[in-house]
Amino acid sequence: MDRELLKGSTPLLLLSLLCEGPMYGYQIIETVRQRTGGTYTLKEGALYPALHKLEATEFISSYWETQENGRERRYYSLLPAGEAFLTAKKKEWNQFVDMVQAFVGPRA
Amino acid sequence: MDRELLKGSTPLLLLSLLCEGPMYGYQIIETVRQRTGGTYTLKEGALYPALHKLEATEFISSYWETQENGRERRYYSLLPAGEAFLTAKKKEWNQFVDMVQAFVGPRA
DNA sequence: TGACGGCCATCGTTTAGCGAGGCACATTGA
DNA sequence: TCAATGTGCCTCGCTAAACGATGGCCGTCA
Repeated sequence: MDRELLKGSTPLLLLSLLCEGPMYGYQIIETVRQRTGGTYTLKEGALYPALHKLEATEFISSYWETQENGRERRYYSLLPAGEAFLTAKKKEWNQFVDMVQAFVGPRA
Repeated sequence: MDRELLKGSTPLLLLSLLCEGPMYGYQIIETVRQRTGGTYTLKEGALYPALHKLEATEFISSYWETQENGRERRYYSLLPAGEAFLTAKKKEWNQFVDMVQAFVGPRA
């Protein structure tokens, strides 16, 4: 998968995932890998900065949770503002796809 | 339109357009603006470097043509290698859309 | 003659993702 | 017992695309 195409789609992906419930970083990476059958591996260097930015803009929030074995995980969850933002992003995404499709032509 | 989403889609757009026949820069910009109803204005700072790169990799070629009024235009046309590349890019594009769609969910 | 539009192009900045690396701790198994 | 592997967080320097600004040239038309 061309890395350039992916640019800008990360927030949309993250917000969409978190819309299903709180998740932690490592889990997000694994989920993406599994759901795409390994086609797309979200990189840590892309994930964490994106997550932190989303948190800084208050679209998501985070909390630490201690597992039974004593280790910690940082969970992220969608905030109401993030939900609204996701809705807008989805709309934008659809417009974008339509736009490109208009030039590329319908799917073979 | 979020500029980040656009990243990486420019070569696909250009190749698709040139697949319809040779075009010159200014014409490409106008065509995109018109077809998208003004939603998307391809910027010169994005277009020309992209065109030059495509030419450097021999996916397209260019030639100058003199108009009746004596002025010149630089036309770009798709080469066979570019056609093959376009086919691959289209496939990649479809995969990309499917991938995102899988997370975002079907269109509302 | 001067404004506008067609037409080419480059340059510095911003920004996202990448690859590599680092740190910490639990589990597993030779 | 100790090394390897896996879980889990993170940052840093680099690359590369798009942006906005700018610049130049020349025809046309008021």
